[in-house]
Amino acid sequence: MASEKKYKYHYEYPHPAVTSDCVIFGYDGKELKVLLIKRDDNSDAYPGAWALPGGFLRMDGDEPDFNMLECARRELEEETGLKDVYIREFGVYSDLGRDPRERVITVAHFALVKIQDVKGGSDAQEAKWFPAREVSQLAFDHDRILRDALSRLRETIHFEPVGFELLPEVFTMPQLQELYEAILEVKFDRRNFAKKINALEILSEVGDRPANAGPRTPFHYRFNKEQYEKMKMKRNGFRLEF
Amino acid sequence: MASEKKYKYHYEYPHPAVTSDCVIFGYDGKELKVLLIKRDDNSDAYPGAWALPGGFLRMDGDEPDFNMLECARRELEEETGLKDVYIREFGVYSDLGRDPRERVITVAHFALVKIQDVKGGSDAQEAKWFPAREVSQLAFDHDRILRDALSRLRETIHFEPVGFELLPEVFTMPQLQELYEAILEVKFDRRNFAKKINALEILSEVGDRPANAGPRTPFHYRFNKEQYEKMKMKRNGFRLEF
DNA sequence: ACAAAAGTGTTAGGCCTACACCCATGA
DNA sequence: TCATGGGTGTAGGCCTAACACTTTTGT
Repeated sequence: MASEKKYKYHYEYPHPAVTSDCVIFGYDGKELKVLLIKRDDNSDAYPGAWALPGGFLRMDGDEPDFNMLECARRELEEETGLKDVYIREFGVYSDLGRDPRERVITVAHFALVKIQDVKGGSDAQEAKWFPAREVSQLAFDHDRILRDALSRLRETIHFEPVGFELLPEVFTMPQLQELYEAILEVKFDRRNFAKKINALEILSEVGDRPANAGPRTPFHYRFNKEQYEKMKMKRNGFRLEF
Repeated sequence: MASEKKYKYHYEYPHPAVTSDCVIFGYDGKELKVLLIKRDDNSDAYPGAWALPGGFLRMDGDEPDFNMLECARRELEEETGLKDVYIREFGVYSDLGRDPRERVITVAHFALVKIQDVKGGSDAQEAKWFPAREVSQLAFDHDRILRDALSRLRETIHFEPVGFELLPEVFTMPQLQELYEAILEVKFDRRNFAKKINALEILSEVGDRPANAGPRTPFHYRFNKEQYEKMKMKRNGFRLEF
């Protein structure tokens, strides 16, 4: 049969397909968002459903993916146009039958992006931001992957200064607090929160204080990475208790 | 060619081989140990080198692995004869070229076993316990996987009562302390350590107190799982600060 | 009886929480 | 000038770290 010719990769033992999927989080100032893509209406699996962006490990061609993280980064850039963003592997999803077509092992990553910077991907697929905690009915086992990502993000925030990845370069203390409250689903005392953050000594005050809207304009801050590294060294580690 | 017949699995796109590897930790009362296996002297890759036990995802046959964790459990049982032990995925290793023969994606797990319970595997391979922090020159990128596992174990101990997995059913407070010191590479004050552990209320005292060796015989304890679950619920979560 | 190992209690300081007041700005 | 939102300071309680004494047992 001529159609057999397309199966040109041969192995002695069965091999699964391997993908990197990305849970891309953003924050619009109100709630945590996740970027999803709509699957093709003619797909053999979950046609028309919303799904986490992801793609197969590229093994041949001019630029094979060096590892699963690079694969995820490539996917992320295709969807958002962004490079050099925070991204991290957090789990492997490999249950038999999770993809009806063939056995697929998925390495899940979560990424934190400044939502304002996202222009729109090079990919033709329809992509859209959804409230991260409200989506359901995603394709495959992506509901579970998303839940796990949210849970991992909540943990990570205690050990890495990841909040700033979701905010604009310059932000205010109330903004930061609202973000933390959105991620952790709790409310903080305004004064204690500021005290705790300031005690970390990882923010720089930004001089300009635009006088425009609101009763009183809050200070502007910027995350100071050098200072963070210095403090991390000094206290050997980073920890933020809530 | 007749030899082509052995490559009987065909795919439209290239697929990597996928394995689960296990970092199996044990504790002999003195130091943290890791179980390694010696590779075949005739292997095409790293012949005769010591390596982490691991195996390919089983996809065909009567009992395919349901997922990577089951694959790791199967491997673990083959090496140690043990079922129902603590095991957890902690990372994916996928760098191009990490296996010289073909592209291999490895899902790494770490397991905690009571070293006294390990009889010896059903596998014919030579297996041996090594001091976990001293081994090097392992096959593939297993040096790095082991380092990462040690680091993950250190983190995990703050959020899960994993120490007991490495000790005999019945143990003493000094034993527990020495284990924690071995894992975290620090020294604790005896009194504060006992106080902190007791405050968790997850141990049961065991009546028998054998009078044999040593100046004074310490109390015997047992990890009380029901009590742990109760306390975890009550305090929503488990945390052990050091 | 003495040395070694293990159980127990007390105190001081630091960190977190709760809470109140003052200030700046736009309406 | 008033309401709204934001910056700052202080007191109390809890938790943790530092530390000393007593008890048991084998020699």
